[in-house]
Amino acid sequence: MLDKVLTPGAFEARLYEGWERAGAFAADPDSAARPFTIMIPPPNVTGSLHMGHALTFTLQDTLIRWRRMQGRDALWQPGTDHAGIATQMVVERLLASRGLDRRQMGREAFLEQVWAWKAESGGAITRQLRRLGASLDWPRERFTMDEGLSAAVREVFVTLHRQGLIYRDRRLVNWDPKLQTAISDLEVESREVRGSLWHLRYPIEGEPGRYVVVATTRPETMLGDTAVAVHPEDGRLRHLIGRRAVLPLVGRAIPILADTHADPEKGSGAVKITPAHDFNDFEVGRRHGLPMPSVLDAEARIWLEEIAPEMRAVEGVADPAFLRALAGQDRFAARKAIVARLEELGLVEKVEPHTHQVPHGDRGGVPIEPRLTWQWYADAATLAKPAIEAVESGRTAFVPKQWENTFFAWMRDIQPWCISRQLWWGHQIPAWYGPDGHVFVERTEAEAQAAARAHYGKEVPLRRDEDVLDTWFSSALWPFSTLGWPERTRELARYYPGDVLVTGFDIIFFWVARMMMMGLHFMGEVPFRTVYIHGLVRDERGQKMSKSKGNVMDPLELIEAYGADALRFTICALTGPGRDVKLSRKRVEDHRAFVTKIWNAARFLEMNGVAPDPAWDPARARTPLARWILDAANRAVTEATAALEAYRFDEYAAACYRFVWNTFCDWFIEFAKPVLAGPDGPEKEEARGAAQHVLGTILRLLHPAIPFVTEELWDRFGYGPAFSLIRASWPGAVPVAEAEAARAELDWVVSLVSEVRSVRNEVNVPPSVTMPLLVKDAAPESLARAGRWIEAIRRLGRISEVRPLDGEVPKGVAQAVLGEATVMLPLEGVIDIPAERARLAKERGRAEAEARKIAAKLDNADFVARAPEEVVEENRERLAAARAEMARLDAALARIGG
RNA sequence: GGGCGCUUAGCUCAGUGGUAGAGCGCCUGUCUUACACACAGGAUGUCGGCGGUUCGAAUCCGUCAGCGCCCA
Repeated sequence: MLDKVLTPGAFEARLYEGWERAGAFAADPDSAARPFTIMIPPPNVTGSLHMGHALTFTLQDTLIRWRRMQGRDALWQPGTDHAGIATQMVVERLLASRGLDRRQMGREAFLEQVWAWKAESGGAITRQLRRLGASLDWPRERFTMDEGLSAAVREVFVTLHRQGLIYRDRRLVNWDPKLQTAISDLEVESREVRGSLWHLRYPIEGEPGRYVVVATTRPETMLGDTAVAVHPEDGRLRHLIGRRAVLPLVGRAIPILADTHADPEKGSGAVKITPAHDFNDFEVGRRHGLPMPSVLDAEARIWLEEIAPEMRAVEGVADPAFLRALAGQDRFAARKAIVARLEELGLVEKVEPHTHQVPHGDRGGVPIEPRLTWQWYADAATLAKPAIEAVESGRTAFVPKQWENTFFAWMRDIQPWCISRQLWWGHQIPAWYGPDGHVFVERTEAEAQAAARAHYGKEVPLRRDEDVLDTWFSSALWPFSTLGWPERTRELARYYPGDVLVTGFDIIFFWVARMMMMGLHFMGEVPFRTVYIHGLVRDERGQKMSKSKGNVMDPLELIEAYGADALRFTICALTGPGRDVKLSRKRVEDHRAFVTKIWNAARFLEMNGVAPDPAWDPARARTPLARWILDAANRAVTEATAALEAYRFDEYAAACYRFVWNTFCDWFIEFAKPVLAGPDGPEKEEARGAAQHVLGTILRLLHPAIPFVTEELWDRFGYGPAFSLIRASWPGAVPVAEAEAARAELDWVVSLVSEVRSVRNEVNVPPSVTMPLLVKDAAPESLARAGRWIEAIRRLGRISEVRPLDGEVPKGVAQAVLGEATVMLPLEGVIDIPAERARLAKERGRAEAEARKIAAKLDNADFVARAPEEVVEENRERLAAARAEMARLDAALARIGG
């Protein structure tokens, strides 16, 4: 017997282990079945399961379980990425707590520590994914730092380098002074910062007392200014072009030049140009061939080496001693000191409060510093072209389609991708430098040595590039590197390209775009056919969840409290197209009720001897009840399947919900109760047969969304061996004889019961009171139906008997119109006649309004002439029905003296 | 500033040319032996404003307003 109370915790772990042990999640490269592949967006190895993971992995698992049940050879490829910066930070913090520092211990020892950490703590998220029910093919789990994936990285790097698509360059990068590494444009986020706009006076050379005023939000970078720019058409300042300004504090003379970068509308119209510390200024510097001295070091402290030769004392303007005292100071301390000094010198014209966007590193959280360094770049613009074309031609399609615009916008304006990072944890760049700095890019050190020997004509010592690659570089290879590339494995041949990639829109640039580029370049084919983009998880007020806001929800805690199925079903039900998912505890609680409902319905059927019977043939069902529920199940199956095909998880959930709750539980089980409680016989057998058949359909239909409780019921009922639902076949429509007639019959009974209940409630008849139901003007078929369903009508309508009314209408009846008939509840002495009259009048008003609306439509000659014939006909029928109802309600009113 | 999206019942959202819907919440009643995480019934909408197209607009077009996100 099923327990009275559903306790998901009692079976979730057991079922998952059973599936996993049985190999139920495994893809089978030897299978004749068509593959269906989803590559997991590899979660960060340092991560633990958060609500965003719960969302994306629930959707992926729903898809993979559904396709697996459809008989596809499903591969859901698991794994994690090595998260260069994040992991290095975690381990460094850990070491710091033990008083250790990576620089002291050296690279090799540090990497040993990272691997040790990974072995111990790196698997947290994969364990948590199991709690969610994610049916990943675990034996195929990969890690981006695995030897095979690392070989793929080296292969790609070397190949792209030979093709000229990877190169070294010295340009401005986004430098994170806290983490002391370059980061890509995408790892920078703008944050609004309230700061100041300082208007500084730069003396004009040779004209004491005259200044050009420049406005800046970053006065500390002025030490590296190499020009002042004014707009060539700025009438106020044009006369200064060609003159020179004396750079305050430094004393160097810098040119005042014409460049359209200066905006006459902004500030004073003149801008200082600091090419080594600002992206726009860098471009100006390039255009005008300006020197580009850096004045900040890797930690963003004042650094004078590159400007030292040009520092000179200028009375009242510049003082090398002050600068030397500044050396080594942090950029923010230096800003204060510099502003204070300039104020002393009278070189600050004014200071305005100023709110502006400041780029911050998304990991380190500090303002990034544009810094002039040598880095490795990938020629993203060239790699992007085939990717753009693939989406344009539809070889890869985004769902919802509007995200293609986002993809195009970014890809068409893509910048060189800085792929080197000044970290230790990651794929070390396979580049070696000779004594003269000549670079050899090879797969191995031995090959580099050989190349160097060929180049120099002798053995020379080589120094390997210390930097590692951006984590996303290896992630970009994920769809094929996990399948064994560069080896030509059978997995690669079979599972590439994947079918669908599921991810959030925030990952389109980081990952989707880069997988497209690399996949097309190295495999000659897109990595996936469909990109399904879902929204973000937010709290009930629509706020992004974040630790600082304190509004995070822990999926594991929710699973603990409500079961994984409840959480998963909630997520499916709330995932509409292109919408964020607003989640709250209450929502999960609400959807848990549905899971419980299934449990309870199954429990009832079990109590009534319903058991699986594979021999039971729905095509041979004879009773209207069986035919009707089978037919309704067919429609639910069709709707649910169509919804999944369209990635409409909300519609899939709703179709299942409606069928299970509002049809199967509310009506079928209720109708079946008298039969099941009655004598044994063919009718009872068929009720049981239909019940077991449809319950089996329900379990299969819902398994992708709520795998645990469905599998538990499947196993407990014995629909198959233990743990077999996961591999059971997806339901299809079954043949049902005379479904139309069954539907008409049951719909009529449902209407009758509903009308009776409605009337009873409205005139406040307590449920404990039963009474006969009188039927007036009923067609013979209606009376026959009432006879056939008398038990259900008695039970559900609290009716003692159904009797045709022939003769006088008794006094004090409550009435309702049902098709051609009028049904009456004799309530003399109980009923409040004026209230009943009001009720009938209201019904009549409703029918009249309806009739008037339709009549107006039909009176419109244009409508009748231009609307499709079936629409016109439908409206005529509706009008007739509404008028007939009015007439019957009028008669009912007349009967009670209205 | 550029782009995208959203605005439908108290709340969260479906609905893309032909009868305005669901869940939750609310109100009334009920331990009707599967289920109170339940059952039965009920109330609730100028579909953001304005204009246009159309026989017909929540739906298509334009415009305005508000909100959100992305990019600069």
